[in-house]
Amino acid sequence: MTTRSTGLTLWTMHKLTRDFYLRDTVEAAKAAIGKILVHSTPHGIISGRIVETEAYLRDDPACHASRGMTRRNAVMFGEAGRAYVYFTYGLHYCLNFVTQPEGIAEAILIRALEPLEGIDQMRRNRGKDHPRDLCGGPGKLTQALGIDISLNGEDLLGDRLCVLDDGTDVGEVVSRPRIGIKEATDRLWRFYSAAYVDWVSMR
DNA sequence: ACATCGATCTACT
DNA sequence: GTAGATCGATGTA
Repeated sequence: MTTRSTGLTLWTMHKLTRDFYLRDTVEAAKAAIGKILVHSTPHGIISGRIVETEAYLRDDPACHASRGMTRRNAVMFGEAGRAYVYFTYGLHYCLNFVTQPEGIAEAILIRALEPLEGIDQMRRNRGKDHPRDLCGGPGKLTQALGIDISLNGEDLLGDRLCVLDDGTDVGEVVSRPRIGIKEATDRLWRFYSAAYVDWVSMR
């Protein structure tokens, strides 16, 4: 637990513990909205508030793990609270948080952030200037934060990568079908914050 | 061995 | 709205 103060405001932040990830994946995807993703890099801290997520469950055809373990998806079968990073379309990385106990391969995809710290570094990483162009998509936010395949399997309770709760209540969380998924459109497993909708992808 | 497609993004029409 | 980028996973032969 850390305490920060700015002027007259005093508040506490705590790092999410293993229990946060060790539960129902749809619940975790919804609960992750409003939390803060932090990457500690040689260029300094880069962070953002999670405003959009999606849940991927093991029995879902859209889930990478639904047809068994491969070199790519192996991290999904492991411990909860680790980062599953995969490479897609030949040029983008996507970041997930592994949920559920070992052997149950489920995860939540992080789709959008509101940029908080290290915004100038995000601009350099992205080659874009406007804050709205930095983290409004799964491939964009990994590029902005400097997250690549070297962080696949990284512990989210560690020093390089972690998720914080600063006590912010984001209010209403909207549920919709997942983006880019043809099957199971009746499963409303995409979540985003109505209050932070300007930062969400695909608007 | 070859073809297709993907939990995406950008640039251009 | 559509094409192109470009690698790994998957499906068919």
